[in-house]
Amino acid sequence: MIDAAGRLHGAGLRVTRTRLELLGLLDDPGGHRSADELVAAFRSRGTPVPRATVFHVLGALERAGLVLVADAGPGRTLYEAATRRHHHLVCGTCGAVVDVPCLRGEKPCLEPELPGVRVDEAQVIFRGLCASCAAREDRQSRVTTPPAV
Amino acid sequence: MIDAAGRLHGAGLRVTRTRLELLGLLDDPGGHRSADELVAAFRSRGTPVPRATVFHVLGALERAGLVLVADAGPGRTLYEAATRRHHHLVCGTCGAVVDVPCLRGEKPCLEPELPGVRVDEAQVIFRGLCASCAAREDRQSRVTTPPAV
DNA sequence: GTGAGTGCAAACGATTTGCACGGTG
DNA sequence: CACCGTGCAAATCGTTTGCACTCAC
Repeated sequence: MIDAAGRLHGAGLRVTRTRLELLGLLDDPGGHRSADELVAAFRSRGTPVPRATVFHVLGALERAGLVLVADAGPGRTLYEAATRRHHHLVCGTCGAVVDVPCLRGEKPCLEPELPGVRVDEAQVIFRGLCASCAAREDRQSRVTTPPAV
Repeated sequence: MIDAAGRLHGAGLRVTRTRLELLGLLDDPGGHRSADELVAAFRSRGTPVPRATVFHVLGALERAGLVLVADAGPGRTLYEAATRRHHHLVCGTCGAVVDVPCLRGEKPCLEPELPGVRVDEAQVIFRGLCASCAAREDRQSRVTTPPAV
């Protein structure tokens, strides 16, 4: 992966501390962050950045195609580096958002059976249970109630 | 389809004018409506209903499983009758939201290649062009510029 | 008659906007 | 040194909440 400064430069954007750090945060494992998490991350690094600025920067980076906005439900807007094509699973128990690799390369479930429309992109939100919650629930259901219909 | 009053009754909810009309609106062709459209529709029918009440009612109907909430992006929360399982295509040109029948029955793209997780549901947002915008663009690109990369 | 449903007003959180200052190119 | 990017303050949007009134049951 090309480094953050290079990506900014390549997009014709000025290279600034705020943008570099933000891209760095989004490159980190986990990948997606909410605006809140980004604000918190900046603060805990000792370089606080006001909310509005985070949105300013995210907006600029999104317009430049360096950042993707993923909508995982109300109050769950996620921002992530535009590097990997994937989807999200939202855990109904713990609320965690897990990256889900895209099954069919770039275009999952593409080509809906609709004549005439053009599909450029598909964004999938899976609702269910993350691995740890699924395991916990599985364990419990075995000793308590049989699986419901 | 069972009528609105019956659905309310079946869900153990009281049958009121507001709920009947709201269900009626969501049953109409097109199916999905934004909160704004619902408020406008009530007003244009001569029976205005305050915003907050629309949300009250939508909340109750959603909890009862009579209404589904579909998130087609920021500022595009849609409400629809919980009758048909389908997805949505958001037209990038005119902003229209088109229902997309689910290709593989109830569960499109299910079973992501992640060990351990459990998937209950998948919601797909297609981004692209609706039929009329796609046709228009197709026509234009033929006489003006060749398709861009 | 009683509790669920409605309507109003006001709060709320996330995001956006406008403008003055400072730093990048 | 010109302009883009940042930071602050305040506005805005969609949605939620609390409470008094009313109507379905």
